[in-house]
Amino acid sequence: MRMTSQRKKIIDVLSQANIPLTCDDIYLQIEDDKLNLSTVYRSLERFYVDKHVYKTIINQKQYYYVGHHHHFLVCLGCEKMIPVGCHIEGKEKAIGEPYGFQVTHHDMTLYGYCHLCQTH
Amino acid sequence: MRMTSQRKKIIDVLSQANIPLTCDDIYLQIEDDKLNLSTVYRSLERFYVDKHVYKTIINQKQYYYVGHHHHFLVCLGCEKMIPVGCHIEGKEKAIGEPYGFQVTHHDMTLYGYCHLCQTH
DNA sequence: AATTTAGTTGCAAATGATTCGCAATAATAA
DNA sequence: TTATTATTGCGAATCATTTGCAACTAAATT
Repeated sequence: MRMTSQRKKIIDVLSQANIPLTCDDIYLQIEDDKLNLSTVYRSLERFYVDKHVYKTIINQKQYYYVGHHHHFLVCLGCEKMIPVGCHIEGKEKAIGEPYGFQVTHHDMTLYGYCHLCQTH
Repeated sequence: MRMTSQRKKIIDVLSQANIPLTCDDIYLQIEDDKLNLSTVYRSLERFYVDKHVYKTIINQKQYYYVGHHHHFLVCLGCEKMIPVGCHIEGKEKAIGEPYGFQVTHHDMTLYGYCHLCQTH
């Protein structure tokens, strides 16, 4: 994989963030030159396939993040995202086993109301 | 909520199915008259809000199903979906609690390879 | 039963996220 | 330094889903 200037910037922005980001989020944070949104999509998908980043679907959109596999509490009021550990990781294989199904990964998101958005 | 002929057909198709269906799946199964796809979308969302059906996101698409809340093993080879029980339901509240976050629901999907698709 | 009225539908168009084809460009190998 | 091949920019296409609005119809009211 070629480490282009675009890819450096993309992975840099994502590494700096402490919340998961969409391709568009990252695209908007790199305004300095004429980077294309398609490039962001393609690069992140490539990083994902090569296991350099994680991906999760929230509100039907793809979010990427770095570090370790985890999930998010997503507030229905303000859309805030709070990272939480994974409670399924160890059970993945056991869940598939009765069906002869080999689980490779999973995706989960918890929705609800954050501290501030509960009062209404 | 008005029980129209369209809604009767929609809920009927979904109740008959033993796998989750997209709006388009349901739309295609009701060819007999000029039912509109928008109607299927609107009706199922309404059923969902009124808690008559469940919804889950698989491969970035909305699927609906009836019965009780559960999840699916989704084969990356043949796209088969196998229903599996929920292992998070009891823990939802506990996961949000440390953050003062009130979890209302969650969505999860397990991906991998089914019995038949493992050999390659 | 006839009329009202408010929820629902069909249609067509808009949206939003994501993907794709292809020629131009640039990283790495030779 | 040149050649090779992955990557990019651009625009257009795609796919799922949503929306505005006038026409329709189920249910409530008279």
